[in-house]
Amino acid sequence: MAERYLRSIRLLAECFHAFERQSGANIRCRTGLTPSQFDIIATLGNTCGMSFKELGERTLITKGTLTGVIDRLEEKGLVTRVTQVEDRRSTLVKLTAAGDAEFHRVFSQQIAFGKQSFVNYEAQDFDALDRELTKLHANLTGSEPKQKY
Amino acid sequence: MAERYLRSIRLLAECFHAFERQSGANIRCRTGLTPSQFDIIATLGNTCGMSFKELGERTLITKGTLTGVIDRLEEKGLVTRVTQVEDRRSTLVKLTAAGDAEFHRVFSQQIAFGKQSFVNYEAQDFDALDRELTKLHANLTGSEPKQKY
DNA sequence: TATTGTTATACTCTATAACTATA
DNA sequence: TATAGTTATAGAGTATAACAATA
Repeated sequence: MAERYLRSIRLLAECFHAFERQSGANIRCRTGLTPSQFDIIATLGNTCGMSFKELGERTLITKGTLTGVIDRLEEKGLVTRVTQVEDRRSTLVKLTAAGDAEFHRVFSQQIAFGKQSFVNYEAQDFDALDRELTKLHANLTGSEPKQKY
Repeated sequence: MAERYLRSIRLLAECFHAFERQSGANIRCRTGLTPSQFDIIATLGNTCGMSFKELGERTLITKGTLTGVIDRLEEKGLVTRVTQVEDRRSTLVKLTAAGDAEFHRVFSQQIAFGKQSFVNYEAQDFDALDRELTKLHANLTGSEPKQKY
C-alpha cells in the first residue's frame, strides 16, 4: 500500500513544476532572460546588492555556476560587480540602472502573467490554500516560511 | 500593493524546496539522474509506456530535447524504444526491468524518508491539503493533475 | 587554515529549424 | 499535407574540483 502522504507530495511537486515551467516559458518568450538570470534579477531587485555567497544561497545556484550567470548578465549591462573594501575576497553584485528598469518591467509583466492563473480565486480560496501550505511547511521544516519576494 | 497570488506561489515554492532539502539533498543526486531524467522515470513508472508525444506533453519537454534525454536513459539501460506497429511513425518509450527496479528503489526510499514529516497529519489533514493543491493545479494548467508516482 | 570567487572540465538541457519516414 | 520523431546548431545551466587572492 502506498503511503498516504505521497499523493500530497506528488501534487505539490506537480503544482510547483507547472508554475515554474509556465513562468519559465513566459520569461523566455517575453524577455531575453533565462530562468536562472531572472531569478538573479528578481533576487537583486529592490536591494542594495549582495555578495556572490548570499546570492548563491538565496537562489540555490552553486558558486561555480553563478560566476557564469553573472558574467552573462554583466555582458547584457544589467548587473555590475563591485569589490568590497571591508573584505577584498568578497564581491558585491548589484543591478545597474538598466537592470533596475528591466527588473520593474519584467517583474510587473511576470506578475501580470501569473495572475491569469488565479482569475477564479477569491480571497477565501487564497486563504484556504495558504493555510494548508503554511501547515505543510511547518511540518516539513519545523518553522514558519521565509518571505522571499 | 503586491498581488495576492504571489504569497501563495512563494509558499508553494518554499514547501517544495523544503521537501526537496528534507528528502536528503534530493533524489536526483542519489540516483545519478538529472531532473529531466528523473521526471521521465517518474512519469513512466507504473505505466505500460507511452509515446514521445505523450511523454513530451506530460513532462513539458520539447521533442528535440526529449530525443536526447531518452537517448541517455537508454544508454543507462533504464528505458527502451519500441516502434509501434499501428503507426510506424510513433515510438513507445517504456521502462526496462532495470528502470522499473530503479523506479521502485527510489520510490521506496522516498516513502521511508518523507514519512517522518507527516507524523502529525490525519486523514482530514491530507484531504484538505490535496483539495487545495488539486484546485491550484487545475488553475495553473487547465487540467487535472496527472498521476506520476 | 579557512573563505570568496574564478577557472577548467565535462556533461546536460534548451529552443529552434531543417530533415526523414510514415500517414 | 500533416504528424512523429531525429538531427544539427548554438547557447546556457549544472556539479565538481583545482586554483588564486585574501583573511
